[in-house]
Amino acid sequence: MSTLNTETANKTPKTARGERTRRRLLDAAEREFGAHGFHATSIGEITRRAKVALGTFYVYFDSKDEIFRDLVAHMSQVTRAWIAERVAGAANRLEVERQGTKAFIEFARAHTDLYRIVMEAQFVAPDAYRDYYESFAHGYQRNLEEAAERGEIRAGDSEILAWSLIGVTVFLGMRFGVWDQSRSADELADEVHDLLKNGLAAK
Amino acid sequence: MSTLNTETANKTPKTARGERTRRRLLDAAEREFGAHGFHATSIGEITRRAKVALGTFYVYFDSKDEIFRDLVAHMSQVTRAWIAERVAGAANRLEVERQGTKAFIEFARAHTDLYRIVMEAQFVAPDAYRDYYESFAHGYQRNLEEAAERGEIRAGDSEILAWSLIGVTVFLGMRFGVWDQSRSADELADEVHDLLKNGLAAK
Amino acid sequence: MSTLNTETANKTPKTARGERTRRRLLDAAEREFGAHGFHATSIGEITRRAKVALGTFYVYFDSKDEIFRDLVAHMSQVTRAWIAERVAGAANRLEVERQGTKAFIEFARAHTDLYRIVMEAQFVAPDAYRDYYESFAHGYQRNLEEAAERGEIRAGDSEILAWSLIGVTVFLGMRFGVWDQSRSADELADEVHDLLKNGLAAK
Amino acid sequence: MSTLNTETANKTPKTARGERTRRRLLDAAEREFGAHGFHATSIGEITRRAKVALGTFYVYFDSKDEIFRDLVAHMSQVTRAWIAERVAGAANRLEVERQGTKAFIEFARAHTDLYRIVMEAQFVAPDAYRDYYESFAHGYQRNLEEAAERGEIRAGDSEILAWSLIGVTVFLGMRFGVWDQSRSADELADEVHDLLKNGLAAK
DNA sequence: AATGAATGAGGATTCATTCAT
DNA sequence: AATGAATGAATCCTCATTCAT
Repeated sequence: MSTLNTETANKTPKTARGERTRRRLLDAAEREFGAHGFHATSIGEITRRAKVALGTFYVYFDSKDEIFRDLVAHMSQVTRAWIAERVAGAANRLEVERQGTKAFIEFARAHTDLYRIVMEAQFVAPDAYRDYYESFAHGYQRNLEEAAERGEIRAGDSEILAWSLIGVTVFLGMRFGVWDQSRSADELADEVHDLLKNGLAAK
Repeated sequence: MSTLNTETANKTPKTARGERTRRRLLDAAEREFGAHGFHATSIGEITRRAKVALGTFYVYFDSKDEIFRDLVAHMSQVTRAWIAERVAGAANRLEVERQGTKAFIEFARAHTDLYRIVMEAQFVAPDAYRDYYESFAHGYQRNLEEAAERGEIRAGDSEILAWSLIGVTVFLGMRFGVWDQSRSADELADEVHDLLKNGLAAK
Repeated sequence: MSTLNTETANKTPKTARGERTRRRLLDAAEREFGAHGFHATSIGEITRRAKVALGTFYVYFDSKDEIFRDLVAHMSQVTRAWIAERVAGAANRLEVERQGTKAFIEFARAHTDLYRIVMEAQFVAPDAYRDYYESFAHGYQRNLEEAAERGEIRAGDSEILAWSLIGVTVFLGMRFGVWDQSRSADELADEVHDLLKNGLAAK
Repeated sequence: MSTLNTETANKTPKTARGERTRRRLLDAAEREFGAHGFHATSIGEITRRAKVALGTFYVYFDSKDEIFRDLVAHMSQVTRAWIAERVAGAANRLEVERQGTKAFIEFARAHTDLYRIVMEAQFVAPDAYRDYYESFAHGYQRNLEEAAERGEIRAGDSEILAWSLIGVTVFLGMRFGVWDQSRSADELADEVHDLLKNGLAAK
């Protein structure tokens, strides 16, 4: 009967105070979701940590799902920025890979929370998860193609390669970034670099 | 908190009928968890699909968690068996990798449910998840070391390599096995084989 | 993905004990809804009065709405039965009207709760409300037509007449049955009888 | 509990702008209450439709209940005026009834919202509802008595008659004004007129 | 006069688990 | 072995209302 109003529920803060509150909720949610996971975290825990009343949550977010998605989307930017910054200035593609791997491991270590959230997105917000990795993969793929054109790497199926390399990074990030830190980021990055440089075959 | 089998709570079926019921519950759980995920699946849905009464569930399992763990453990065997079977008779390590990759992709396609369950174990039963991948990784690592000794592949940090290669396989399985099937398993396996054989560097 | 199971949630009691519990809930709901109205009644109040746990409610009903609808439907039968019983044996249509009016007033007095519930159905379950009155009206209409054929009353637009007479009864029931009881049921029935017998025109 | 206007809480607008805002709120409330009912309407929806901020509501009304009551009271005047205007000049009481019925049906059709609000008042503001109908009935009753004295209609229990006739009108308004419009207002008014003129008995 | 941020009590519903039969 | 009734803690979300600006 009245689905016309698209902007019916505008939850965007209109004042600086509101902006601050919203950010506090986002921060609290990141910590709680990161520490206990989506399902074990209640809205009450988030608002308690954010030091606002329960109802305040719903002033800024439609649902528990929504804040989670916001977090995932936000994470996408943060991860990218972190890596881009640390990869800038690499001499060639293989160097980019080395430094990118290192940066990612470091990121996983510095932001265990975010890491967990992205992983869990797979089950909480599958579409957001796919978006996250697909946009990541697209960029990766294009970079590989350009590097091949520049002659820095050999040609190959860039799509498959991109997903393979993402897999490498994510698993190393999980195993040696989040689970334990028995290996240095450099060590890991060097090994990956070797793999890409020489393959695995006996020479 | 206590996973010890106390003598009072022996839930192992004692009759063939009981055995059958237990299996039906396991099957139903696999389908439901696989389709809707752990949290979105209720015991009631499992028993309904298994066509037994609600209370019957607790005749065979202590908790929702337990059946999930059983499933993950079960999966471990199934996956291994599937791959081992398809890898047997490969001429050398690189061939093993090629065929293993292919087998894994095929497995992911044939058992989307199981695949999801393992992924979700990360959040539902983190220890079971670690066990799953670590025992996987250990075997992998040993195989790589042996292959290196046999001179089939170059030497390297086998632990890091093992996790890297698992990452490749898992991500390809997710992307091209579960999400969509735009690529043939052979195509994927060949590309991975190329990567391991030649690396990525321009020759 | 699975909307096939129509009977997915079968809430029908399967034992005598269950049957008894369900009835207790229905009774409690009738009293609470009748006394405080739909919105002012919480499920907790219903279960408290029924002396069962909160969750038990959902063993037998899908929602607060559903039990309300069940009540309305149930009421339809009860009202009919009450009136039919008291109208049986009336000599002709005008007598039926007299005794029906009387019976209805008495019903309203004896079952203030039910009366309220039907009224409120208009807002809580509009479709159930329409069903209630429409099936009532259909029967009424047919009766009028038959009476006309038998020559007991004059011909007229039976649909309009049926709704008019229902209106008379309902309003008298509200005003002199529920609000106060300053008039005897006989008095009211006689006045209605006069109206139908003679109209309102000066002779 | 206290409906007295205390000097501290005077919510009457003091400026033309204020007057306009108040009216906008009233209009919005009428529409929302009419469309979704009292309980399903939130203050936020009212203010959104009125295009004012949430807090503004409480500048003009003490509570959700209050605006509803205001609406009911307002309705009382509107309905009366509507009918009075259309009944003026009727030759005698039976003609008044005919034209009054017609006017009421037309009113119900033209103001479906208002109609619903009055009905719902029964549950939201029972006293306002009683007031509404009782003052209506009083006037009606007096008119009937005067008509009887003038010899336009036969004598009878004017109170019972008044409520009966209100019942007729309200139900016809609901059935043929609000639910559907399968009958013309004239048709309905004529049938009622016949009933009052001749009764229902076979001649 | 008007705004919109903040509150927190309140209520419906879910669901893993227990237990008597 | 199997059943299904019963439990009640847990949690999400709504919304009337208040208040500082």
